[in-house]
Amino acid sequence: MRASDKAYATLREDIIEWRLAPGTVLAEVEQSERLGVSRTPVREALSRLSAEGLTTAAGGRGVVVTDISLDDIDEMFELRETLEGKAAALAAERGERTVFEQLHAALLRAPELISESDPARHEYYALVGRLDEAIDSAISNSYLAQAMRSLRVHLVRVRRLAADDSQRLNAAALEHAAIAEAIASGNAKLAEAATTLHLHRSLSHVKATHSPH
Amino acid sequence: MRASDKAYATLREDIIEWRLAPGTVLAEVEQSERLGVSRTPVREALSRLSAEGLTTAAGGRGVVVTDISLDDIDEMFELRETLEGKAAALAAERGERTVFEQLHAALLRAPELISESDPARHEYYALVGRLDEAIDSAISNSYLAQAMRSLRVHLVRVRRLAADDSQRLNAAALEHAAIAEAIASGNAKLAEAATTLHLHRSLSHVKATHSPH
DNA sequence: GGCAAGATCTATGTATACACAGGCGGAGAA
DNA sequence: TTCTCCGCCTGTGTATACATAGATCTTGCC
Repeated sequence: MRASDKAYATLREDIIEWRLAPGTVLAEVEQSERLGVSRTPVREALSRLSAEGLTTAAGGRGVVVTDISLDDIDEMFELRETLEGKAAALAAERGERTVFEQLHAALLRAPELISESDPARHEYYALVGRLDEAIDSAISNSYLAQAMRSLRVHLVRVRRLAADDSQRLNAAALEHAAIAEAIASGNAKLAEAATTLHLHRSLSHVKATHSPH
Repeated sequence: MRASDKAYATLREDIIEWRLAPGTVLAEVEQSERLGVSRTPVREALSRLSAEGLTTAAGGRGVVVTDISLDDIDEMFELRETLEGKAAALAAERGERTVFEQLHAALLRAPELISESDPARHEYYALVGRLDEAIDSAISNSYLAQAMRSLRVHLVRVRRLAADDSQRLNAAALEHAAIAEAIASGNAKLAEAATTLHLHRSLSHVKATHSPH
């Protein structure tokens, strides 16, 4: 693994997991010492992070970790609804039925994954990730897929901000199952509607459980 | 101006204007000599271009200029319709009426700009650019605006591919005027419809006038 | 004669030295 | 005592030397 990849992965993880608080200044020398690599790969990592929007270049004084405000969350979900709604509709038109039927079945069994004593809910989020990937691949549109991927980075940060109570996760799993079912049935309108519903519930939950800064 | 900015701007322009053909390998040393800067700023420039999708890292063999296929154009317009349709609707709801009334009036006078003997149609494209900026600013959604900006880079490349005949430009100006008018009237549905119409016409024109590779 | 393996070469990946700019602190004068 | 100016110092911006990996070409063997 290249040193710049390692630096990028570490910093990205630290930001997403909120170990690096918004506003934190990431100086090149400081980070290069912390990560045990030289300034060059750190520079590249910081440049990639800034391109993604996780950090912002603060003219002359290094880069700082980007903040997420309540308004940002509203904006993100507004874009997310647009992109994922369209994606679900396209997936219903173009996707392979069997793939989404299997995901639907797996999502109905999701409560088993959530009730287990896995605090990070790794298996559950991996399953939801598989649904995302299946949609990405079904839509046959790399530009749309790319736009959703860029947005997801920020959404993971928001997810970490919200409470992962099992009640909400069980409900969310059912909503995801509904999306998968609608796509499997080939009904574009229904898939879009199921996505809209899920996103509105998610946003409400985030805003209800957390009162950011 | 920083050397890396200069390298980035030059390479970006060369790619967009098709002076660097798709598939061209951009070696770091070669470009650093051509641009008169060292490898470090060239690396940063290439990394930024790859993040935008104008170049692709070709494992071990430098970066190559990205190609645009007919399928790519379809995909780009599919995403564009989703994003700009939503943006037009939001602008109608949230924008300031007077701004778009002025743009509407200016766009109705666009034929004057096009008939002049300006082969690059600078003034016309600047006016359309002002409409884009007005929408970006009216929607009050930086994530959506960012997604549209990333896409526009690629769209400019496509525009250069298509024939800029004045007949199409005059029609496009009227379509843009209709969008501005709909936004000014505050009618979200109408603004979205006008955008959809314009994009379909644009896509048809691109596909009709050009038979890429 | 063809295929495979190794050496060489060329390109990127990394480290580091140097240049330079912007900010902060201290000192001097009003 | 306060304001201003100068110098230092810390940070990024750039250049370059060195490490390393992958590809290609050559040579030897089958």
